[in-house]
Amino acid sequence: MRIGEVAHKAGVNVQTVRLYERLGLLKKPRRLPSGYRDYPADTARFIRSIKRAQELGFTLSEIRSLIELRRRARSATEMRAMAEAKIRDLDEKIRQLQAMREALIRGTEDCKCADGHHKCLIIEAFAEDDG
Amino acid sequence: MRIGEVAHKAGVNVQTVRLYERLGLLKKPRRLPSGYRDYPADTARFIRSIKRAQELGFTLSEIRSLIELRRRARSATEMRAMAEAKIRDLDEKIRQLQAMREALIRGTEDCKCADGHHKCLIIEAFAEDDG
DNA sequence: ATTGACCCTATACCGTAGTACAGGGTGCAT
DNA sequence: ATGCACCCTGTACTACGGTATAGGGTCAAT
Repeated sequence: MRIGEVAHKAGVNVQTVRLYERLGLLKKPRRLPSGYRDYPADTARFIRSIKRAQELGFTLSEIRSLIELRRRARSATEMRAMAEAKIRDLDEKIRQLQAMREALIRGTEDCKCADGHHKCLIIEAFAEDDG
Repeated sequence: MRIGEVAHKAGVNVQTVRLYERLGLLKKPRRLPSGYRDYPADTARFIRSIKRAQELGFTLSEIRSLIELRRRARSATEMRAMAEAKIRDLDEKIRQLQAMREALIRGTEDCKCADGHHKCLIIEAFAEDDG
């Protein structure tokens, strides 16, 4: 399968496929006599897995680590550890966003005042107490 | 207060302060006869507020909007409306992060198997069923 | 008067994740 | 044999949020 078909099936740009190869996410495929890349059938699906992992908040470099773990057939434990670290990252981000949301809500509540009254300042609501 | 002191107190680089000025996050400060920037005392605190908002997932451009909202708010009503839009943004961000978290947890649950057993691979868990 | 810390502008560079384009080669149909 | 879609490499460009460097000026202490 040539790169155009792979890219189309994976829903990405041809350059993106070459980029992933350069970044070590995709193995270098064999080449046709013309020099064209010739991919196995499952490459498009593999790229979609990469995109999905990316949507889950993994960077390409983290995804490369996951792929290497799998390729070198290390342990499921290690992969689980990475996923669990990501979950902790997400928990912290969610926690902070919720804190921000509370701060904004407090900010708008302070804003329940007449027009032209500018004491209810949103940015200041973000400031830490020890400011 | 000169830029070095502001940067130090805010915990950022001097170039970062100048960058924020260029991006419209900080007002252009008045200048000393030497041409040096001369900041009011609260600038360091203001920059820390920016960093805090940034940690909470706002881009510099969103933060600029929040600051403008505060600075140019003609009415408290207008400020409230913009803040409420930001709260909706936050709700959506939180929702997406929670969805990621759920997906990751499903991925690790599939991994509850012995080491060396390679069917429970995070990357594969991300693949869509229609792969 | 010179050192050294600080400041100025302008420009280039870093990583991340692509996207675009130049300048060429391949392959197939008409 | 000509056109066209596709492929190749290499380079440059985008946005983001900085960081570094070049080449100068300022200022206080020695």
